[in-house]
Amino acid sequence: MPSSIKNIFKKGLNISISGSLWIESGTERFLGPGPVELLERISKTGSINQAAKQMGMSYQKAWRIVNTLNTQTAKPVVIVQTGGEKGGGSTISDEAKQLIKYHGQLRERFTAFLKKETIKLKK
Amino acid sequence: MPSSIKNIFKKGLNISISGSLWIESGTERFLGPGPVELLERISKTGSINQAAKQMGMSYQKAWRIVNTLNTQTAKPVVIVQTGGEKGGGSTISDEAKQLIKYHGQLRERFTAFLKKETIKLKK
DNA sequence: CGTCGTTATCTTTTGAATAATATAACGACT
DNA sequence: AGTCGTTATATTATTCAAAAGATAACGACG
Repeated sequence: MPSSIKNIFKKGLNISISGSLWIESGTERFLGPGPVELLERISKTGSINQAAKQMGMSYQKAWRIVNTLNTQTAKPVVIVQTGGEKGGGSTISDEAKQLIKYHGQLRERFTAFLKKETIKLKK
Repeated sequence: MPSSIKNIFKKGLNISISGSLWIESGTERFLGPGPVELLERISKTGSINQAAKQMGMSYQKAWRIVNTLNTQTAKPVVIVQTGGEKGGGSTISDEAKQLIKYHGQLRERFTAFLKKETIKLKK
């Protein structure tokens, strides 16, 4: 049996390569999986508040995410209305939808990378 | 100008894809960059204590890392001697050196992936 | 058997991120 | 003007992880 990384570890352990991925500008990191899901739910519910509730997240945290996103983008990706009919609400821009799509594809490539490395490790 | 992800963001921001990577078994994650550097320094100094100091890390934390590694591997990767000449000391096994090498190569492939994605994003 | 610097643990403290609480502002509509 | 549910923001608690501190055990060697 040729020396392999795999059998340095205890037998029976399910070793895998794992990681996380995000988009950042300078030190500010944003647009990981959480924010993307938030965008999707805002789009569906029309409300930051309800989107947050669905995710078991506080409104404050959701708002911070939205705010970070909006300050990093040329035009706000979440367009909000405070007050008004039904008290207000939020929708997401076309650019936001583009970002969601892009993020999904990026993530697919990343998980493929991880999978490949995990398989390679187990050889 | 065709619609591109890049110019959804504010002009002038240096957007990049970033991430982190580690090896894990079940829920236990280990062997990220920190532990690897620790192994290298233990190898050079012959002491967990000194290695930790060089990295500005507490001995306790270093020991926990070493302990986690040693309990995940078939044979201890850090072989320790408590007491004795000079009070004791630690060396690393050949397997540890293999792990260091493997991790370096893995990390190279990962940074290449990130770089590629960042470039693709900027097109 | 005393010395040495290290390994091995336990306990306490600190600090920072997260969550909870509270309150105000908003504006269409009746 | 009053109602509605939302957005906006500040303040206070809580939790949890990391750090710090303290103490004991270890064993070759003079």
